Amino acid sequence: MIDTKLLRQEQAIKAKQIILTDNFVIPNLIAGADVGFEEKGSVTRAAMVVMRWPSLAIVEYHIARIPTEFPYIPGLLSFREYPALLAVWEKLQHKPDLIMVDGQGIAHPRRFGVASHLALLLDIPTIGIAKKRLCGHHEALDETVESCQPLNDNNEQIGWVFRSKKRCKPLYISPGHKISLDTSLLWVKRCIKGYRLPEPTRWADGIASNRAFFNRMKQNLA
DNA sequence: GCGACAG
DNA sequence: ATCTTGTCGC
Repeated sequence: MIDTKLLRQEQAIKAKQIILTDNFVIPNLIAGADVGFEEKGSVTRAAMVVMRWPSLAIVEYHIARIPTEFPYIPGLLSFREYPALLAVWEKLQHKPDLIMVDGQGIAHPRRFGVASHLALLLDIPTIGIAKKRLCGHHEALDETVESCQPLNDNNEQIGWVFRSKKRCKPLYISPGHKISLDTSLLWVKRCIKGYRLPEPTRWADGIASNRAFFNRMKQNLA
């Protein structure tokens, strides 16, 4: 069986290596990463899209499918998703300077969400962009677009709750590694183009889910 | 003991 | 995450 106790200790130890200062100024390439499951969860599918900044034109995208070997356990999500993420990463011909990951960065009980774990494995700056809260608390947000509140946990800020679009649930943004809280929010804002999700994550999600709209767009770019 | 709980 | 059509609201 899985030794959750040991894995949590591992997270706490690796979290000490996380750097929350900026390691870059302006990225040339920004990637979006998303993970999903198929065949009733037996197959893990990861997608990555690399976009050029500031045009946000798609440079390349890939999908990797591997057998799932770890269950979903709140707080231990990265152990379930990182193998597939490393698999897609290998397919990239252009390595990005920054990756926006679907999930939490340091907004995690032990400050080690999937975005942080991936960043440490790849040694690339990442930002965690989650659609739901895992931990932490915050003041209520107004309905206004751009409305933002710090996400705190145990007297420390671990991220931001940001309303990227009107009448939409807010995003939970937190640095993964090698980027600060402020810069994380800044780049997410810069990549919001009228939709709830920032372009990198939005495209990674769309390409992975194989939706009609995205398939048409891919053809237009081919 | 009772909730909360990324994807 | 995933299973799934139409439908209510701006």
